[in-house]
Amino acid sequence: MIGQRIKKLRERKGYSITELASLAEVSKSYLSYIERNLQNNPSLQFLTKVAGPLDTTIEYLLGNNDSEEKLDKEWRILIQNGIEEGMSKEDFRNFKDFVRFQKWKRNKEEG
Amino acid sequence: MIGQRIKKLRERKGYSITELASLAEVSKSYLSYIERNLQNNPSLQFLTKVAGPLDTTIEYLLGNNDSEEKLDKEWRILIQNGIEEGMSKEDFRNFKDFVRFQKWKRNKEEG
DNA sequence: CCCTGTTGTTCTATATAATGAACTTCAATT
DNA sequence: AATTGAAGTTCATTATATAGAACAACAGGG
Repeated sequence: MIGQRIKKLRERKGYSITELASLAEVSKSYLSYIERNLQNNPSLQFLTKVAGPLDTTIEYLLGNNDSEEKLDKEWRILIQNGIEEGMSKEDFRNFKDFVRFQKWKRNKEEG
Repeated sequence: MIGQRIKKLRERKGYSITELASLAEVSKSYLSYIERNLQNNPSLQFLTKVAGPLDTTIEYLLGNNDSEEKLDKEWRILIQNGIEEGMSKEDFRNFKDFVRFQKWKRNKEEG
């Protein structure tokens, strides 16, 4: 979660919540909430403000930079084979959209 | 600015504001504001919701484009999104077989 | 021409992000 | 022991992000 990452970076740099809040020009109360995940939907502006003094980027704070490891082995083999057999990204996109459409339609019909 | 990027991706995929809003489960009014930069401080939740149907990531929406190894990355994002949207390996296998069949058929017709 | 359903927009209302002050501990002075 | 200040938390309030409804402009069909 994003709160832990902020807290970790903050402590690594030796800042207190109060200090970081002051440097980033956000309120320490809100920063406290975020670190403890009592609130977990910060805005872009908040994140950029905080990322600065922590010498990091929003991307890192989001922590989504390891997508390559998320795909399991079986999936990789499947995709690899698909590509070798001539499947294009466009093909796949269309199929994916179709799956989503089916799902969306189902949900809609169920209310 | 983030609004333009969302709009561009949306139009590339042929979605209307209404459609994308529905797929992403956000309000079309707010989406409209964002695209026109009448509001420009969306939350994390909003961005993740919108990134999904656009087959992209928050990082891209933010415009920090260090797109090395973009091809593989793009594939990974596609698959990742597909999985999160409930596509099963079985689904994918069927689709892959179908693509192969199409290709085979085309070759056959051309002699 | 009139529907019916889209498009995207602008209202108004509500939920909640974000703030600042008050508060509690605790450590370090004196 | 009394005091000072900094720590992080919680309260009460304000600002604003987001939603939902109503709107106008337009497209195609009957």
